[in-house]
Amino acid sequence: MRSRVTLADVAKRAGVNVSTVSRSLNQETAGQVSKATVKKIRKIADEMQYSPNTVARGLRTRKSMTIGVIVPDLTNPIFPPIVRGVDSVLFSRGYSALVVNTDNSAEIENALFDSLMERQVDGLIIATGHTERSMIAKYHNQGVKAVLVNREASGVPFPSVIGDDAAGIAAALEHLAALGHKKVLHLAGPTVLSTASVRSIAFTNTAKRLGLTTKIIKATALSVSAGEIAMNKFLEANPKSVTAVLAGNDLLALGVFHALRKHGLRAPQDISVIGFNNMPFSEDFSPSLTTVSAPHFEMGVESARLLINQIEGKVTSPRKITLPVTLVVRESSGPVPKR
Amino acid sequence: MRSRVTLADVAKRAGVNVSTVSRSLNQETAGQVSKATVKKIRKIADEMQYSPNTVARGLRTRKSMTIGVIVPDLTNPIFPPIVRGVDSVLFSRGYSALVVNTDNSAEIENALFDSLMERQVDGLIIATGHTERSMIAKYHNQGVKAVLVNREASGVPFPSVIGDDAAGIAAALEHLAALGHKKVLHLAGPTVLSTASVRSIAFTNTAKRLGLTTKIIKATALSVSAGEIAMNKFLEANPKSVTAVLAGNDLLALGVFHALRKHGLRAPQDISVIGFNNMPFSEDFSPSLTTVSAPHFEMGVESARLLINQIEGKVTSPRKITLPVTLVVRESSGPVPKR
DNA sequence: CTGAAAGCGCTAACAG
DNA sequence: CTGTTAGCGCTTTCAG
Repeated sequence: MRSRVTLADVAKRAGVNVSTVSRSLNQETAGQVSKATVKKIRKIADEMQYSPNTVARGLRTRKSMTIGVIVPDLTNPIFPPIVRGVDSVLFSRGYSALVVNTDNSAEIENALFDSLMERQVDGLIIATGHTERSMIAKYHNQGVKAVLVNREASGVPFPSVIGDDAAGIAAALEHLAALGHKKVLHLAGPTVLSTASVRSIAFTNTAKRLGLTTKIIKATALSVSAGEIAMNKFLEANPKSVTAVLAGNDLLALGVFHALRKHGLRAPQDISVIGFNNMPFSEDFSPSLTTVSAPHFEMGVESARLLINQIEGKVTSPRKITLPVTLVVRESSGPVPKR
Repeated sequence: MRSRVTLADVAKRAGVNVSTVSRSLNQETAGQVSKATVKKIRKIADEMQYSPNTVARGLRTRKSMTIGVIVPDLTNPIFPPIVRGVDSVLFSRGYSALVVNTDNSAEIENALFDSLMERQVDGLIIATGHTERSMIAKYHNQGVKAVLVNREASGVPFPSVIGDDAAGIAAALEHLAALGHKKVLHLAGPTVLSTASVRSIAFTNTAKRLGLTTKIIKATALSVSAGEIAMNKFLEANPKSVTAVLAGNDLLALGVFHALRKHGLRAPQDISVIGFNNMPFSEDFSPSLTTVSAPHFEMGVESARLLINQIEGKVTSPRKITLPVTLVVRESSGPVPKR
């Protein structure tokens, strides 16, 4: 803890009361002080290298200027862009972010929530799809301001920012249909994750509309290894029963690649593969991955804006922001194989 | 800001003084209170859902229990593991991390440093190689506790945690030499970055020891695009003058892949490529990348330990921790092409 | 326009 | 073992 020089030090040197220094240094209250003294005090404060103590100010104003950002796992590559988007607006408004990882554990999430509250965060940005109703209720009961990002939030008392998953899934399936695919597998994430269930439902609806024959399998997590395990099992049980697979996200799609390789199959020659998120480096995979690009940075930006508006009592913001997604066609999807 | 129920509330309800409540609730001071009252007070505090206000405590104790973590860019995939390593030990010791991104700008780093100081962080973990001497001096002059991670720190007044870059480079070059390569290119990062210059020096030394003919070119940043640009330029000027390239990190190696593709060359058939870091998904690139694996999570762990020891005045920790690295051989490196 | 005083919630002497 | 007192550094009435 630094804070070598305090308001009192500056006040003494300037021969005025601390309150005058406080008023002079704060933008909003500087008008209450004569221009001359403001100028003089600012000069002295500069010379003394005064820098305010945010902690002390927060105690008094009941605003920590700190936001809690709850993510499942920062090493999942979709979260760094979200966090940076959040950060970019927070920083410009004078806030800082306390980023915590839940590893999809409700227990950990609870502990982290308590820790963030003890630190008096002014609000929460919640990027954990796993969050259960009960936890959301807990947040709300404590009067916390929060915004949900990258998770569906119907019937929940917080605004949310999401990508248009349904449109993304539709675009992916239409792309496959246009390539001649009739039998498509959906490798879904665990349904406790809201994005997984939204995408799964969209898959079923769109496939029906397009007249596709479908199979759905579930991975136990949104990870490469879970995707690989699920796809291996599928390939052993149902070889060659589909010509394309739409994965719930890019990590699962990568797991599919691994499973295909293990079974001597190639994408797209044997099976087309499509992911979701357009995570960093998905263009460098082997083959490069066709996927649905979601605007993660912008999602972070919008969620932070929503939260700050809420905190600072600005005009009522929208309850839900849906950002457009786009299909990025690369090597992993191709025409249905001729047999 | 929550903090619905305060120490005073609990004290009133328990019919004791706030200080007794404070002592009872704090592990270290609970011994000063009779077991009976401790038990009673804890029960009441529980019932009232008391939760301490870290901000108020920090003001009094001059410890914010908050650490600033300064990284260049969280979307560079080596940093999330470091941050999670840091976080894992911080959290278990009751600290939280304020993570900030400098985007390699000294100006931004300065502003962020001030912001962190105003927030009264108890210490800093600095992962920005770019940090200039002057900034380090500034940190030190302000009496800040800090640890440097993933950057060389000779002649600097802070402990540091690094990977054994020299050994990694040596292992990579020995691997290439064993495959028959005689002419090797080093695609270095900008020398203002300490890791880049360390690796560059190690490259020169080891190559000399192994009797290799070398060329060195520099990328303007440790990024895919900078690597691609530099490698394109090299290939246009000196086609087929080397049979292998050792990149300063995996992102540069990826840039090399792009440049090779553009010039109709393949790795490893035409040129072998080796990266550094073993960043996530480097095994899924096309081809999978031979690279030096650095223990980023552990580096985060060790740096956090060092910092906390420093803060809590524990036994004098080592000034420098060097963690071992290992060469991971994958598809991108192979025998020297026969012509 | 400026000063005095109070107090945010907590811990740490100092007494008893 | 417990209560009293005094602030940490800051903002905000309330006077004047």
